[in-house]
Amino acid sequence: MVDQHQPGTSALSVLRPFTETDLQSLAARAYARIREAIVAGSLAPGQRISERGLAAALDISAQPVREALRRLEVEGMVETRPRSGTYVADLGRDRLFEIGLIRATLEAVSARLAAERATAADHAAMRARLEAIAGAMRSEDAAAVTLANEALHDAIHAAAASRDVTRLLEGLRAYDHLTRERILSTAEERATALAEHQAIVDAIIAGEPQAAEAAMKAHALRSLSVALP
Amino acid sequence: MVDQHQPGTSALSVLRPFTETDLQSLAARAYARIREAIVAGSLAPGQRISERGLAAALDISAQPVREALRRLEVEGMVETRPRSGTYVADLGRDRLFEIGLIRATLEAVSARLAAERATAADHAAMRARLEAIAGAMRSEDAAAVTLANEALHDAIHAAAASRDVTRLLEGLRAYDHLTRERILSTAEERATALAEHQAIVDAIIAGEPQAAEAAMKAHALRSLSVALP
DNA sequence: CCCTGCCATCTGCCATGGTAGATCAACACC
DNA sequence: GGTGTTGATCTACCATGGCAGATGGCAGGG
Repeated sequence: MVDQHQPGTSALSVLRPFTETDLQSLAARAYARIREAIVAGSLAPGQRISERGLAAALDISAQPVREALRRLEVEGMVETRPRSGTYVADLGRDRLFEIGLIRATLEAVSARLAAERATAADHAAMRARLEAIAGAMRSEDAAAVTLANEALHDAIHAAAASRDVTRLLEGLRAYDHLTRERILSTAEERATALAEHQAIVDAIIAGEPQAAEAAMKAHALRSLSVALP
Repeated sequence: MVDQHQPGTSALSVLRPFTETDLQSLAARAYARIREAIVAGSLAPGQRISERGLAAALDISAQPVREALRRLEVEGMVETRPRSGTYVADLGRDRLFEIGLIRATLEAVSARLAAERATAADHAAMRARLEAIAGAMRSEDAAAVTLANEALHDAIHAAAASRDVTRLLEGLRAYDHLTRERILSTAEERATALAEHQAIVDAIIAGEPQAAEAAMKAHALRSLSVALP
């Protein structure tokens, strides 16, 4: 059964769908804004931030701000001392390195599960992402390569089909932008990463969980050592 | 400079400090209560729960309940469909197995960091926990062995001194009680676990991160396969 | 100088009330 | 019989107001 309401095939496709942020809750949007500010450094580590102050700055009530801060607290980006104040957490090199370690092992689990569960469609998707990376490399566009790499990782997560692994990695994603900047900056590094990605995908498609896990872990750890020398 | 207000040395030590739950926020207590109910099965998977309903049952306002549900949501124990309802997440065998996989890798990271950072005091603490396990085993008390095992793991986490690893493991801790029941039920299993724990601690004290990580991972995975056959 | 109790101020925390969206049943219509 | 409509009801969501605890400065007594 083909979905008759597929966008792009109907005459109603002139109507753009609502953008993501339009129908998100205020709390979710506040979370995103505050997180961006922390990652960008606008809110410095150790700085004291208050619910009411953020609420006034965002021109909303204090309650959704409070929810956003609670979520940021669970993800380790802010700390709250009861009845006292909320402070943005430290994001020093050691902390980022630890998070990188965690991320590496979670990515490895993702690759392992993908090798166990990937369908033919998943295989095709991953191969397409690899092609996209190679194409982006030929165009010498470092940013495009980074985007393509993230797309490949997303495809692997989709193949792993594990809500929990995806959820935890999503919680660590905020920290990525702090480390992924200097990575893939050289052509040599990009070539190495492509080879590693190739090996990972090969292991997944071959259905070898152990190999996929090991390959992904080695890749993530090596990337980490490049990003945070 | 010695702190003159150290409890136990002053005449005021007759006053017991407040218990933990007395000064916890309503949201934190609501979180604990709801989580318990879910783990115990009182709130069945798929069941629809509402903020106001829970608030009425706990005899508090809806707002702290809402915060508790948000936290449970990021931990994957409930799911919220916007403007519609909140539902208890599924906790089937596959889900628990995946979480066990994640837990194993995080514990392995913890052991790795412990091997890199443990101080002499940490070594002493871990040795003491091992002794406690052996003592509990001689008394043939399975519950005591389980408690002692958890104490050892806590000591390893303390030696790892990683706020993020500890934080993530804490988020997974709610699921442990669903799997740790049938584990360690036989004497043979307890003996195997003790030997594995011994190997882990040895590697940590020897300062061998790779070995510690591998030993912990093998231990956690084998325990998982026993708990969820 | 050091310490202690006091007080103004700020902060997180919670209760209350109200609103828009989702859901579903009943119903009218073709 | 399927289709669209309506309306009642439930839900998550948010704004407002107020409160207890934490904080830091200050005055007064050692």
